[in-house]
Amino acid sequence: MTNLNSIPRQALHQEVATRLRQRIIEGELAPGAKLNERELSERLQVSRTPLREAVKMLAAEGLVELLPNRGAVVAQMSEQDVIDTFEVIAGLEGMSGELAAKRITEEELAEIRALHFEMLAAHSRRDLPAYYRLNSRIHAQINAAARNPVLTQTWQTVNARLQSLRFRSNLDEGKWQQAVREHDAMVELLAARDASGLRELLVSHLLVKRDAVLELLHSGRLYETRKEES
Amino acid sequence: MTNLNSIPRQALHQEVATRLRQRIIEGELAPGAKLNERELSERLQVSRTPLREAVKMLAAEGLVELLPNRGAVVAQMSEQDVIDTFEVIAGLEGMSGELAAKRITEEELAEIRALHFEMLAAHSRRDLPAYYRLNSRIHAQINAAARNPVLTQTWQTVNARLQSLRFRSNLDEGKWQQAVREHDAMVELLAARDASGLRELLVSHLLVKRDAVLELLHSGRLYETRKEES
DNA sequence: CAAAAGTATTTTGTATGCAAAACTAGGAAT
DNA sequence: ATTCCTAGTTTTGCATACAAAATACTTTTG
Repeated sequence: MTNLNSIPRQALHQEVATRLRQRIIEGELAPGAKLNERELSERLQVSRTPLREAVKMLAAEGLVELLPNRGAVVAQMSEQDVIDTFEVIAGLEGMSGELAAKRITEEELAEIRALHFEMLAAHSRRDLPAYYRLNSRIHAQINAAARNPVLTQTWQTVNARLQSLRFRSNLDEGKWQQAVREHDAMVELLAARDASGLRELLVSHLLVKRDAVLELLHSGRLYETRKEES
Repeated sequence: MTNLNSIPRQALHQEVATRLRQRIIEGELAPGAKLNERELSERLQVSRTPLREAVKMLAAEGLVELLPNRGAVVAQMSEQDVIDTFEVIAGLEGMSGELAAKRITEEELAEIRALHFEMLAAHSRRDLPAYYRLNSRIHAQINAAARNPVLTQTWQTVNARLQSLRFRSNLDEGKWQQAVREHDAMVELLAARDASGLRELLVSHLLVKRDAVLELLHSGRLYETRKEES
């Protein structure tokens, strides 16, 4: 008889990895922050062993950097890193769009349309957090419609590295309106099953987003962006 | 003065990860094979701790699968997984080609041309191992010419999952000649800096490769490809 | 006082120990 | 014989212990 009482919680190292990932993505653990093992293991109430295993996983995902004999720090992206990462994301989203246009069902399209309208509502209210949330969900749905779990996993991994930047980024009214117009076009291209059109739109859409983030990095000085030399 | 970090060997978990990755990629550790901690730690002369850390990294890379309370096994790909993975690789190589066509220098082009001729020599001699080696190097060089380390890293990670299949795959003369012709065209498109042309060629080139591997999977029955149910 | 040197403390990296879960195998009951 | 149970063994997962490296601190010396 299998136990029904306790929810078979997943392994501790997975749990810890999930929580750390969350905190990095949300920016609570800022880029460059040192991951002190003793401190974190006390905070999370686990021993150092599963904690270290989790950190190694995050390192493989590119979210933290391992410094030999000096522990781990939250990965810090140089401006060039941001440019490169957006370039890859743009390509991956382009792929998603191209495949989604070929494979999307009417139900999925209807759901994306619905999310799109909700997003328009958020824009109308100038509710940036809601807008971002819906925006993320739309992109995730397009990705899902591509029906390629490997693509989804790859996209999520690369995306995670940028999330903390995106969460903080701001939009001037002009950029915001452009983004909304591009989203309009996305829905139309999806409905028309225009694979290459959607691919191109998504690529340029992401490059616009990249420029917005870069602008923020330049002016806002969110945090240090220099990587230490090898 | 920074140390030339040559002799001070890298951390054990990195070392172990490298060696296990190697053995998985080369097929020495076959898909589905169980990674017994005691056995491996004895074989590699390390304790279980760094071994487990290495395994967690490989899991994050998608090379091994973690089974809760039952250890880790070398990742096994279903036929659908192979299809999906090749689809992603095709997109990533397409990206590489597109960017490489825009950014490649004459020196890099000359090197690729040289490798291409060496590959023609290997084809002429029907030396399949040498052909594959050179083929890999050409694709890696194109990727490098794209000048995007994030793209390179992503590509390598996804590629690693397929390497063991590719190493074993065979080519009938027709497919081989087609591949060689496509490689000819690649060099020409690179020389002409035809970004979108090269992208499209690389995508279709990879899809041909995919079909070759799938054929092998069907007929050859290399090893079991079914994933166990959850 | 500043720089250097030496010492103490912290932190990381690896090994080992221990408990719980998963296998194995040998019967007992049907 | 097949299924079920149970005791013994193995294996995994986590915690802890110990050694080496790095950092912080103090003292010494110019």
